[in-house]
Amino acid sequence: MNIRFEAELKNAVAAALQQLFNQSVRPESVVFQETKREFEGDVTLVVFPYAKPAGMAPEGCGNMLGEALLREKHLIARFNVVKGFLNLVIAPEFWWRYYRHLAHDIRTLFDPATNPFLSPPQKLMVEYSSPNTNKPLHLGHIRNNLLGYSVAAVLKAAGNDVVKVNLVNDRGIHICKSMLAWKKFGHGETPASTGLKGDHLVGKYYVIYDKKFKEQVEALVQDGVGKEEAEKQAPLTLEIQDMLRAWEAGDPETLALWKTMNGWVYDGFAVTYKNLGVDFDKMYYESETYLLGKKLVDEGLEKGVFFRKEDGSVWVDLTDVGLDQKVVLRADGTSVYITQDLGTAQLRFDEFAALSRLVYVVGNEQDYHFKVLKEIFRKMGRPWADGIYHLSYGMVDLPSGKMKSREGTVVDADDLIHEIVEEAEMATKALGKIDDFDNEEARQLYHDLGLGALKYFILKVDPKKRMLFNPAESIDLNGNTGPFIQYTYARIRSVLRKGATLQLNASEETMDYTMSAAERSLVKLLYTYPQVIADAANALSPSLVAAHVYDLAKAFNHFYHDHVIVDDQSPAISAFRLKLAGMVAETLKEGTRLLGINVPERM
RNA sequence: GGUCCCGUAGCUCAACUGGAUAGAGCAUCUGCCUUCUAAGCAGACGGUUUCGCGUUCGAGUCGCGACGGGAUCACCA
Repeated sequence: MNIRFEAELKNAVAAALQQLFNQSVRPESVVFQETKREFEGDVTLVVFPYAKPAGMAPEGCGNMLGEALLREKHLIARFNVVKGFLNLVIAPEFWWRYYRHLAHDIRTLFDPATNPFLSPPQKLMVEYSSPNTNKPLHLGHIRNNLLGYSVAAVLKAAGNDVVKVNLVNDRGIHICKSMLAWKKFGHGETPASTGLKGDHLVGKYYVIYDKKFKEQVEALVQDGVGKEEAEKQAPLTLEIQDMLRAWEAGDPETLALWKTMNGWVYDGFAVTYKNLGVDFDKMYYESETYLLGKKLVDEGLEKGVFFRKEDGSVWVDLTDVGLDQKVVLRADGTSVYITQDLGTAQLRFDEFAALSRLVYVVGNEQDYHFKVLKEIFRKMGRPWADGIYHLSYGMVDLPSGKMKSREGTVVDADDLIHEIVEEAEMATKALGKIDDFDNEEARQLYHDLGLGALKYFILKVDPKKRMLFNPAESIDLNGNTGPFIQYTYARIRSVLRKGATLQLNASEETMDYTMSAAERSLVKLLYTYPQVIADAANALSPSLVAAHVYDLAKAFNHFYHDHVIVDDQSPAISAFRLKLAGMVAETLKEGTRLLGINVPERM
């Protein structure tokens, strides 16, 4: 007998439709929805689509279907019809059977092999983070990193083989700006000499470059030079171009400086990544990949996908698919951004055989770019072109609007992490529940809680949507938040510790007992978990996991409020409730793990 | 201007391929800690889903239009 009812119930509906109304529908096409809270039932069948061809009123149709399904005695206990909605009450024995199944080993709930909703496993790559090495990470990067990490975790939980990669933008004119400014105005400063985090030190010189450059332009404009011309003539413009040329020519002194300063940045990033809890299986550096792609340009020319203009530049014409003409190689033969991306995509599909999907976690400001990238590969006849997927997430706005570095409204990643952890510390100390923790334990807890709050806050929002972050109000620790879920976990662990003193054993679980509504709803939420994982993997949306984990925590607290779990007067019921609570805890832990959130034993 | 995305309670967000009386949290107000963690629970208040027309048995969801917001249209990355 199947441990899940979906397939059986769908078959039963299809059979009943055939028998009652001579309608043939495929069982897979039958869909149930969760019954609304105000009606009795577990699942609901919308009968409108079947009533019409049957030439019946929806109510009558619903009643006839209900009667027919009632014959599945072991599955359906009773039903009711409201308008065109057939609400089915799943038999209590079913929930008991499912509970026992999970109680035997809760890990099966998280095992892709036993999840019937998943599509076949694939080899996937997720690219995320992809920072520039000229300034520290900010709030926008935080959303990117948290999303990329979580999406990869969800895809893995859905049974896929996932490679996490990071493509570091470590070269180019913008990198040279920090280098040049440091060289000219840095007086040999280092992270060690200043106590500054490496990425912040380099970012400081990026800002200095910009400032000095503007001063030079302004001076020229005062002398009557036009603005555009002034920008071209500015001494820094000439110097920076020299530096880029020197870098590309392999000038030892320039390369040495580049390595040193990038090293500082990587040390800084490593700290931020560690704090965020994100990691990568493979790093790509643009300094190593920026020359790739030129071969593809040649190939495209041969195939007639690209064409060369008189000045020597190479273009692709995408007007037939509603896009424009785009440059893929400059007149001087050097690469543009998309040339590199063509190269790295090809490289990855070459390196990882059987890679069926390459997911780019990149902001929606690059929607157009990725349309072009994908379309070029289509035109070049790459069979994997459709596997290129741009996970386009919305920008993070501040109450004042978009973050603007020039206006100093950028929310720095390290600052934000520091503040939220500090806030978690204050809230925890105010409650005074962990006074016996040593320093290290306490520090770890504050970190987990602060990051739990931050991660949940960001990941609960649908990736596609832009979101608003208000630094002044910061992040709540109550209500629909990470710490709420962490709290629920810690609360369960606490009950389990108490329960352990009772020395119950599982055989005392009873079947005579009728589950309360709250208990049944917990079992049902566990039952739904595999479906949620499948949905989240399909949609590449951790927010679905976040929502479910929240529902589960909420339902547990409701249950907790009006049930006594550990009661030495009724060992059988205690055993059942402890087991159930334990399963909820494990599911909270697993779900939050997919969001990159740690749950504490105590808080 | 062309193309694309978005508009849901005062605020931040939900609502699976169109389904029932659009749900949570925050904020405001009420109750509940000498019993397993009150970062909790229960309740109240709060909506013409920006507006209009259309398709449908049924529209926050689909189509058209208006209004409002954003992104993008570089031999930048």
